[in-house]
Amino acid sequence: MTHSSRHTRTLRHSPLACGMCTGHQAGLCDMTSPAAPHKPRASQRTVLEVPAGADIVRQGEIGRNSYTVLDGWLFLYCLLQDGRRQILGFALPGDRVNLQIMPRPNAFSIQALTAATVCALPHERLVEALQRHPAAAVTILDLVTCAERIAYEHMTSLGRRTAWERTGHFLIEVYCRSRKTFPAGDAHAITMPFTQSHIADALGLTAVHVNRTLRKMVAENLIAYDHRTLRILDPDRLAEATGFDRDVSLAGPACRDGLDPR
Amino acid sequence: MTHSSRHTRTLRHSPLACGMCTGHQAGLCDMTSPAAPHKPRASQRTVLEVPAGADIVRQGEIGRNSYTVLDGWLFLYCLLQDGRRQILGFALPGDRVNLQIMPRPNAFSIQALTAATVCALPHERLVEALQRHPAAAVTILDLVTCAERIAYEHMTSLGRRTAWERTGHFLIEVYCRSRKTFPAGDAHAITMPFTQSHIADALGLTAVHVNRTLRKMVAENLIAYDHRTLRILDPDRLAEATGFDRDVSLAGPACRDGLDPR
DNA sequence: CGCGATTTTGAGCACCTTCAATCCGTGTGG
DNA sequence: CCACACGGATTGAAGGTGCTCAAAATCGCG
Repeated sequence: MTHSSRHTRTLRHSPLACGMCTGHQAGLCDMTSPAAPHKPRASQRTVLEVPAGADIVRQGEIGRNSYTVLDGWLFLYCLLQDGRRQILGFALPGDRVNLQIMPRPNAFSIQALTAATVCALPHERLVEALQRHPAAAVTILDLVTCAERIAYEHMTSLGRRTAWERTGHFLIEVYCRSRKTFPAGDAHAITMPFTQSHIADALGLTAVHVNRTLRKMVAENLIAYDHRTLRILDPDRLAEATGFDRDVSLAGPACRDGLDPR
Repeated sequence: MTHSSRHTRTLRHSPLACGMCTGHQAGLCDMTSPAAPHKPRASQRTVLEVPAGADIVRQGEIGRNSYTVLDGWLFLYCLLQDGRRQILGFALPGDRVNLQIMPRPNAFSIQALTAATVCALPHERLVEALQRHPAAAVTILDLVTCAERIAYEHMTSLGRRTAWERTGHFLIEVYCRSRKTFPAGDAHAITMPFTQSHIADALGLTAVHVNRTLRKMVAENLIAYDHRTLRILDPDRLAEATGFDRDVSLAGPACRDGLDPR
């Protein structure tokens, strides 16, 4: 099921200093602008093209890179001995995953949900950047801190929300983040890259029950969901009923494109 | 139930440079040594003495400080509109919480589980330290990154482990972290600061069911649990059965005391 | 001793799971 | 073009894990 082929290539571009956006750290960035895939402008990049279903990072192995998503969707997941899977989060173009400093055994795997293009940054390079450009530290720390906040929000869903609430909460989050990164397309619909099994593993449910819940929400005229096309019919009511807090779940880092993907 | 009185005092000590342990960033620290409460040695500190049950940080308010625990236990939690509570994690002496850069509305509250002493560090000071001492950035990023790993592990528990597994997993984690920070005392027992309601809110269960599960584990001769005194009788079997991974759940930052609490 | 908080135990119920069958859309080979 | 296979979605029926409600026992503490 998980074919792990990987295509790697290394590109050279014009030599360029680290493009930290030193003027933006204090939250001055326009957060409404979509974090579209960056134009490559680094001195040397390792770009990976990953087919859907392939693992980029594997649980248990020693991680040595962080990755910037240039195109496609990724998801982070944790596997138990007996195959139970928990999806921990997902990443879209512009997002960074596995921002680590020390090489450690990975606590989770990262898989391409769709065909994806990512850009690898070895930990040493990150450390170097941190040492040389103090402003970068602020940007990166904010990045990780936001990831932590979202993880906490997901914990709250898993521990204390009903299946219905969890599902609605998840849909709004996916919907908003997707529309933010892909502003083109149908004004009020997105195509979900997730199967219902993915949703189930993200929400701590079974695929069967996710399906029933989805159907229920359709029957309640809260959403339209057909062939993985999602439309949120009553965003306000849904957000209210699921306890969705835009300030927590959508608070991207203040300056997402402040760090050159390199 | 939550009395929120707070005692604050500001202390002056000998003026001192920031005591980052610049020699230790690369994981050279002896992680087996307990992270005992630090001796105060900073130029100016805001120390708070917090009674048990008081909130140090309140969800929704704008956070402006991070805190180092000097004494006692804290826990982070998130409250839903209708009062449902999810406990997101806990902190012991030596731990740092709310390591943020930007002032944002807090996504969670922090409460003193026992009477506690903490040391506040305003975000601006943290930013300053980052700018002035690049080595600190590495230390701090590692700190946050480890917190994220633990959050992910908890997500996996909440989403994909049974009540029995979750409970065992939690007990081992508390047990190990407690013994690491308080090496004195009975060789093989700890006193839990948590009520069974706390445990329930951490594990996404009800207190009633936590009780039944605890009793079951006692009946199975895996643990002894009486009057909040916990003894783990068969650590290997328990760790195996609950999927506890010491490398993930106990991987403290490489250099926890690398940062002066200030 | 008496009160409130916590723990413990029982009985019944519900949300979600498991197992299973069917349907549908897409791609593949004859 | 059709047959077939395959992954995913959908629906039904039955069962179990964990919840709710409730009461009693125990602990901590003034």
